[in-house]
Amino acid sequence: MLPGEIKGTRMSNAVSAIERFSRYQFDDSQSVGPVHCPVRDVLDRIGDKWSILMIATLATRPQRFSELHRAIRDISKRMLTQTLRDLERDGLITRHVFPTKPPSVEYRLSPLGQSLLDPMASLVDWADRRYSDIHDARARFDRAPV
Amino acid sequence: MLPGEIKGTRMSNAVSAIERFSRYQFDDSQSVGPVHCPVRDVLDRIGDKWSILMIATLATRPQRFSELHRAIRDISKRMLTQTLRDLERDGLITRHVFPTKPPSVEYRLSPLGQSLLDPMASLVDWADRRYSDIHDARARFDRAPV
DNA sequence: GGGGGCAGGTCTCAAATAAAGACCTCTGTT
DNA sequence: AACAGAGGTCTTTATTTGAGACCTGCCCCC
Repeated sequence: MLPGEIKGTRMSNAVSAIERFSRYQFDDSQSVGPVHCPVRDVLDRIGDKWSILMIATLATRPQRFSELHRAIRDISKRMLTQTLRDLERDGLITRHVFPTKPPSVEYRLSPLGQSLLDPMASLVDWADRRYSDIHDARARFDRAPV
Repeated sequence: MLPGEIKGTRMSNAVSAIERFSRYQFDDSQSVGPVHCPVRDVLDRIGDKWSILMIATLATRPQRFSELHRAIRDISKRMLTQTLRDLERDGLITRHVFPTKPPSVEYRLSPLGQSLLDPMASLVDWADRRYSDIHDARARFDRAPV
């Protein structure tokens, strides 16, 4: 079996991005000192517990702090604030304060944030379609012999 | 502005998966009791710190425990073991023990794991291409007035 | 003019997760 | 006998997350 092949079938060529990613890793594994990989830098951020959910929620329309809190029932205010700050810092969402009484704050996706929707959608779609496979695999694993 | 529109431009239709995702969320926000969303169930797992990196590393070829440890220098053995177990449990990778002395253990992507490569690649590609935008946004945010 | 409510947070403290790195087992080798 | 290497586990410590009390204007109601 040659490198670049798995089980005798050639890998999808959309996977070249992943090969580039692995190359960052490889270069890094050859060096000393702290790890530095731009892809990880980005994915570690949006890969936290709430970011993807937040972006998905804001995809349909801009929303206010308390709307978001109602939409994502099980996030604490603390994490809601922090996730919104982090996403704003990364330029994925923007924050707009309206001088109502009391003031209201609206969050919306920036163009950069919108550019994430397509790649995110393909991942969400995968998760949705493969959920039953994964669920079954878990059940099988959990009742396997110790 | 109508629902389904952002800034007057119609959203990409690849985003329909995200709308379905949001609908899970919405249904959930109407109910009481614990949150249940299959998409979150899956994404929370592969969205941890190491899973995507592990799958990317295994995408090029099957690898052994210590090869993986060398490739991903900054993972602890504990998290390496745990991440591999979790991925195996979810059916994304398989584990093969060879009766060499001492025994060696090889991990490889299952077909289910391989099916994740395409969606993952589009995310990795996004991260790679948008890294500079995000980096700039962070710098701008960090020197903004308090 | 005192009390209550609302929006959008912050703060403190406890609980859950992750990391570092010492240790273990089983050969095989010197 | 001592050490080495593979593939882990175990213990201790640090980092993240969560729950929920509190804060700050400002308005309305009586």
